[in-house]
Amino acid sequence: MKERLRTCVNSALKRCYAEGSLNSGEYPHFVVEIPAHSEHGDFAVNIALALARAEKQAPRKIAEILVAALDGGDGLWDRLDIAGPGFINFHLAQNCWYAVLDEIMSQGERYGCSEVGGGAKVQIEFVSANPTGPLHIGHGRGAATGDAAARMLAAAGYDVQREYYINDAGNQVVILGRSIWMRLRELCGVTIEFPEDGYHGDYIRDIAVKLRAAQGDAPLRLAETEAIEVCGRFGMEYVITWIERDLQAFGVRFDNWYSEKSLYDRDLVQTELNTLRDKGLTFEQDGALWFRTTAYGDDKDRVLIRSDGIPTYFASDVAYHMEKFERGFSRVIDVWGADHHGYVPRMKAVLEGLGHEPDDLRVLLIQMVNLLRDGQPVAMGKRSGEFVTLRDVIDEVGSDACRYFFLMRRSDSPLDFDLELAKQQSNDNPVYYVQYAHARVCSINRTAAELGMTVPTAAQVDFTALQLPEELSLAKLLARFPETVAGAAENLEPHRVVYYLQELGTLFHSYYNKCRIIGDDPTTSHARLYLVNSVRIVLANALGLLGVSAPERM
RNA sequence: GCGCGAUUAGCUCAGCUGGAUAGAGCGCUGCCCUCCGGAGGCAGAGGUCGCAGGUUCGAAUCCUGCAUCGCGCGCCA
Repeated sequence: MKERLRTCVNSALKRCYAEGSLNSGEYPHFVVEIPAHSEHGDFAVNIALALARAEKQAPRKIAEILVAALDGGDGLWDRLDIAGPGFINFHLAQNCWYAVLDEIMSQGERYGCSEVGGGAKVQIEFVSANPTGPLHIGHGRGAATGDAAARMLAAAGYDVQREYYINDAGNQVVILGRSIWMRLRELCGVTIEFPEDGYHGDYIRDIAVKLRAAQGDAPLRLAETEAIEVCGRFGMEYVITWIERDLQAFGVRFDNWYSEKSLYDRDLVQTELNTLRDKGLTFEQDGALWFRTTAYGDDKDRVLIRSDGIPTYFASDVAYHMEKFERGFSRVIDVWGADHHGYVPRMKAVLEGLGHEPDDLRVLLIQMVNLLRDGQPVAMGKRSGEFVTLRDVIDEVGSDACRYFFLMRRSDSPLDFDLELAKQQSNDNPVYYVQYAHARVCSINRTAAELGMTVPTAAQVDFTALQLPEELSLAKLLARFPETVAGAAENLEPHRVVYYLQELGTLFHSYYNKCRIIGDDPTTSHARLYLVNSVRIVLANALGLLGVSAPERM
């Protein structure tokens, strides 16, 4: 709709230049926007203001000339106004809004999708929690956000791959292995002193029990290093399976699980380091190999290979990110905890150093989640490693509420998550409110069916029966859905869809409360049934983008 | 100390990338059930958009400085 108006305005401007009524020849950037107040029409265009300087005329005067040059737009609008400092306001014909309803019904679950992505290959890497323990609530927010962003990118016409990066190469595998080994020995009656830097969670004991069930005390007869390796490998596989299962319960799946270790197995880390060296971007100092990231705006240089010869995590990250681009992705997205924000400049430096645009990598930072119960913070002993796990929260409030709450705020803003509110089955709980709107339409459909009515086709509907302001407002809001999705995808801001849902839910409940859908007049009933089912489709599609279900009954 | 991010209604937060009279939810006050699901709806009160400058037709939005808060600054991963 906006684009159609933009085209009309541009061709009107072209006509003015041809006729000589305007003569700067400029085609300035201008916006087509939905005004805050309905008296200002359905769309407002600020081109006259943008042109004022070049034309050296008052904006309102320019607007008059442009309006004179705008033809009927094929009946797209009823009326044009010039208002305020020189806005051109478009009052669209009602048929435009009725056409939207038809479009929604015929596109069904595809409504909201667009082609703005143009099929570009995008990769989004998220969660990527260390496979040394369960997912906690912070990972959950990253999972919900990454997954919703992926769904929105796909809907906006991108070719999306979801990837989980497994940190299975570093020292942590050894620590995990040693922790399990210790617990295993303990189980077998050996008196142990548990290492301070080990993983203290109870799940380590569980893993030791599982390992013992699978392999008996065989690992204990091995030399220490070998035993730790065996325990580490077993533990990591166990934890990854565990993580995968929790994510599945959360409705999150990955296309690819990418092993850090595989980078070393294929010698990719060394290859990339050689490339950096050949480009003269590295230097040696104090026996270590450094990347001169300061050349690209980082505040200090970074170590790639430590003086003891062991590559840093940064080194494999360099290789990993370069390999992403070699796999053909034109855009790469990382979802990180906000406490890692200091790593952004060095990764951008890597890209720039190796010939990519820094903007080819986008980092989505996820802020902290504060768990609350009745408004009081839930104690999380950070020291003891006693995080509240994602699984605990899913079990308590359900996957739907959990995901919805994680997505309610923009991701770079800290989030208060009230467990009691998330469980509540009332209008105070935003997810119930929106799901209820969907269930309510389904309920209306059931009532209609009992009366022998089915949802009509567009041809059977007399749209002119929809004259109430609420009905037109609903149609206009439904029309905004595709651009809302595209905007949310482009900016990686799933919360926009949440706000959209809230608005749509409110408008629908209000409409429902004000007038009967199924009444005495069949013409009106059919038209309203058609309208509320358009609403139902958009509610379902929007909830789907969040990974939240749209129940028919509650 | 340096860097990044924040600061909008009593509370929690949006604000479509510079537009017209700044919005929502919760809370508060007052209303609405012969009705397709009241798990709902309507109305009202509530703001110097942290402070001070600047940029321009126009600023919550962009720039500079200051204040307050959060996070990050390892040859850890």
